[in-house]
Amino acid sequence: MSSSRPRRSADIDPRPSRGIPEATVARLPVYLRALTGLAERGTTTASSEELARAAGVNSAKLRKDLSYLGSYGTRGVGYDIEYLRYQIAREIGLTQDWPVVIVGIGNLGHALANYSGFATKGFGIVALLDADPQRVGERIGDHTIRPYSDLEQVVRESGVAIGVISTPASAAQEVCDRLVEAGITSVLNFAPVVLSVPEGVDVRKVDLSTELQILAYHEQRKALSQNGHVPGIEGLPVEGVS
Amino acid sequence: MSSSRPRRSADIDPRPSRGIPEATVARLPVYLRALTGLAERGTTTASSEELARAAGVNSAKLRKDLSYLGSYGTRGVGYDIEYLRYQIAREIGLTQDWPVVIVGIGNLGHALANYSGFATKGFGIVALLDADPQRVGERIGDHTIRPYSDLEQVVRESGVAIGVISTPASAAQEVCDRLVEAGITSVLNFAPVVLSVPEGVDVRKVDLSTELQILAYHEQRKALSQNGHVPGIEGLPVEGVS
DNA sequence: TAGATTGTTAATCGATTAACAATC
DNA sequence: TAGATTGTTAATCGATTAACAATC
Repeated sequence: MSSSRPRRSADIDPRPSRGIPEATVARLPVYLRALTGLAERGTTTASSEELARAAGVNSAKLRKDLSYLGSYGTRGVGYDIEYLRYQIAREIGLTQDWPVVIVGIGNLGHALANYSGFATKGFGIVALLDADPQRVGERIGDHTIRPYSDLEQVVRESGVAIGVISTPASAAQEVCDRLVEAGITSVLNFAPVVLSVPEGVDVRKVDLSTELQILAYHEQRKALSQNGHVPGIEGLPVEGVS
Repeated sequence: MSSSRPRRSADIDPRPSRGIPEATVARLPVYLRALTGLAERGTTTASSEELARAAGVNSAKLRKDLSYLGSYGTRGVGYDIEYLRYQIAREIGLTQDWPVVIVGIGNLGHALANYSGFATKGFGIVALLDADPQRVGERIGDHTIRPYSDLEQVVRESGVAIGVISTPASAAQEVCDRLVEAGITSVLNFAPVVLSVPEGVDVRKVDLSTELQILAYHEQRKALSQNGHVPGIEGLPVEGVS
C-alpha cells in the first residue's frame, strides 16, 4: 500500500516520524487539560514556565515533550494556547471521535456511563453491555443496557475502537478475549486482573487497590521515619541480641 | 529523634534501608495479586518464571524487584507463595489497616463506597463525606453519608491516613487543601485536575480520560501505519507542492 | 538593540534486561 | 552429584534535567 503512494514534499517532514516516547505520550493529556484550563480563564499565550506550573511538571520537561511534536512556540514569547491545544489534540488523535463500548454495568460501569467527560473529550459511548438479563433494558443517560451477546454486532456496526471492561475480575479475561476476537485493539481494564492479549493489542489498567497500596507504602515510610525507625526493620526479631 | 536511639544489632540490616525504586513499588501490588491468585488455585511454590507470567512481567524484572525486599526465594526451588506474599504485604504496609475517607459521593463515589476490595485489601472506609445536604444521611452499604463539614473531626477521630477525592473538578483543590490541613499526607485523586500540595504529601491520580487518550494515541498510530501513512503527516497541507 | 524564552544538547539519573555465578 | 533456579552484576536503554545557543 504505502509503497505505491506517490511521494510528495510533505513526506519530508521535519518531525520525528518514529514515535513519541511513552512518558511523553502519557503527559500530553495533562498538557491538554492545562491548556483548556488556561483558555477558559481567557489566557491566550503562556510561557513554558507558566504552562509547566499549570500541568504540574517542570518547564524543561515540558519543552522537551513539546519538541517531539514540532516547533509550536515562539522564542521570546511563549506558546499560543489555542494553537498548541489543537496540535496536541491532533497528535493524540482527538480531532476524530473514538467509539467506545463499556462491558459490565455494575456500580463502576454506571459511574463510567454517566461520566460526562467521555463525550466532551472526543470519545463516544456507543453501547453498554451486561450479561445479567435483569440489567438489560435499563436506561442510563442516553443509553439502554444491551445484552452481552450483542458484543460482536456492536463492535462491527459502530466500528468500536476501545473496549472498557468494568466486569468482575472473574469475567474480565473472557470479555477481553471476545473484544479482541471481534477486532478491538485497545482495552481499558478496570477489573483487578492481568489480562493476556495478543501482540498489537494495547491494554491499560486502572486499579484502585494498586493505587491505595502505593500510597500505603509511602505512608508507612513516612510514619516510620517520624518514629525514628529505620524503614524495613520493624517486625524483625530483636531478641537474642543483648 | 532517631539520632538518640540506642543502636542494636538489628540496625545492621542486610536489606537496603534506603527505599525501593518507585517502579518496583508500583509493581509490588501486582505481584501480591498474582500470588493471591496462585494461592487460591492451591499452588504453594512458584518459580520466578511462573510468577512473572502470572504478573505479566518478565522474570528478570521480577527477580530484580524481589531482590530489593530481601532474599525470600530458594535457589533451585523457587518462592514459597505464602511466605513471599506475607513479605510483600509487610513491605507495602498491609499488615496494618489504613483508614480511608472518601469525599464526594456522586456516581463514582458511590461505586468506590461499594467496592468490596477496599476492606479485604487492608483499607477501611471510615467515612463518606458530601457537601450536598440532600445526600447527607443516605446509606451506602455499612455507611451513612456525613456532611463535608465533619471532615476535620473524622480525620482526627479515626486517624485517617488516606483521603480519596471523588468530587467534581471544581471542588477538588479546596477539598485537598482541607484534607492536608487536617493532617492527611496521602491523597488519591479522581477529579480531573492537577492538585497542588505541600512537600511531603503524596498524590496519586486516576483519570479515565487520560487513559482513553493514551489508548487513542496508539490506536491512531496503528490505523495510520495500516493505511500506509507516515504517522504525523496527515492533516498537513499538501497544497503548493506540485 | 536588549530582553525573553524557545528548542536542543549533553550530562545524569533511573529502569530494564541478559547473562551467569552462587547455591539449593 | 546433576539439574534447577535464584540473586546479582554489568550492559543497555529510556527519561529527566540543567544549561545555553538560537532567535523572536
